[in-house]
Amino acid sequence: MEKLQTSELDIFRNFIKKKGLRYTPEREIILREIFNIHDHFDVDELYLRLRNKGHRISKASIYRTIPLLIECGLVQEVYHEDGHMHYEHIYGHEPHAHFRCLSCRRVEEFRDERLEEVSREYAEKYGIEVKMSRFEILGYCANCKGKEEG
Amino acid sequence: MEKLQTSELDIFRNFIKKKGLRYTPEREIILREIFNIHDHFDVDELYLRLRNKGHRISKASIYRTIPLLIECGLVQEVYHEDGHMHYEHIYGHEPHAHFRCLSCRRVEEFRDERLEEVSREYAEKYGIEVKMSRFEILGYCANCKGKEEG
DNA sequence: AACTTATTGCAATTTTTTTTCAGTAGAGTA
DNA sequence: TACTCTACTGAAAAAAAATTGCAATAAGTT
Repeated sequence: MEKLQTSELDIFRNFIKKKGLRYTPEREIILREIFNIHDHFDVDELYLRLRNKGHRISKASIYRTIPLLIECGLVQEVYHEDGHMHYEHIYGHEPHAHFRCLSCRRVEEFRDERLEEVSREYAEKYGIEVKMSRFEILGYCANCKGKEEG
Repeated sequence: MEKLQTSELDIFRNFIKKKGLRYTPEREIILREIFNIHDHFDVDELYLRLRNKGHRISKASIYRTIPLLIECGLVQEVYHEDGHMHYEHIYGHEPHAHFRCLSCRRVEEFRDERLEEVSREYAEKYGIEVKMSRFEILGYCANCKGKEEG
């Protein structure tokens, strides 16, 4: 018996259907592109990437699609910086936390099971249904540490 | 020998001096008001509260002051919601995490030492200087859980 | 008191996100 | 396949959030 593979496209399509919405080419293209970006992204970057590939998808559509992708758990907000939100796709990735250097702005990911423990236990204790959790460390990386932040 | 008490005002004044900036009435009023708010706040709310107390401090000044308060560790960004940032004062408070209900928008604080452990260990391992860390759980509270998010 | 220069409020600007609207096109039904 | 209903789209306008320019003011030092 073969293992059925559920792709992010399937998940999104099912979600869209279940909500009585329409699975459009634009939405699929946006999703595909997001899963091509193996890094954090913002709306502008996504828009430009689509544009460079010849897609004429408006920013409005991007702004309208992202909340759907977040709702079905394929994408999450990572941090707010420079006045706008940064995202990442998460399907197929282990949960992870972020360290962000306030000086060079580098972002590192790391994993620690205790974080999931904390949220699992909190959820159990208070009867919460966890949609997602996020842990972020802000500071100065080894390189920038001495240099008085800049 | 008496224990010297350092207030948030002292901290801010020292920080301002050390940076060669000026300790102005506006900055002090903003700081005092922030420490009167025992909850999360956003720029607009702070502005309105000051206004209601007869202070004519501009939003520009608030926007210019908050980064200073963050830099000296008196204030932190808590979460970004409804298109803008929400803050809280932190001096004199134990570090804590947040749970945010995606339906009723209630925010609860909780404490878990493992979170500090995680960031302390990460910092040690990679030679990072931690400025702050933040843990947030998003989901549906016990009340909202059944009701299909709204 | 004089001086230097950071800070202020206001208004204008910039940036990000949301909304409006008219035309288009999914997707179900006849 | 044609028909119908209504969600979706891009473009532009609007709204909201945050930043900046500027002239007047005032902090803090000499």
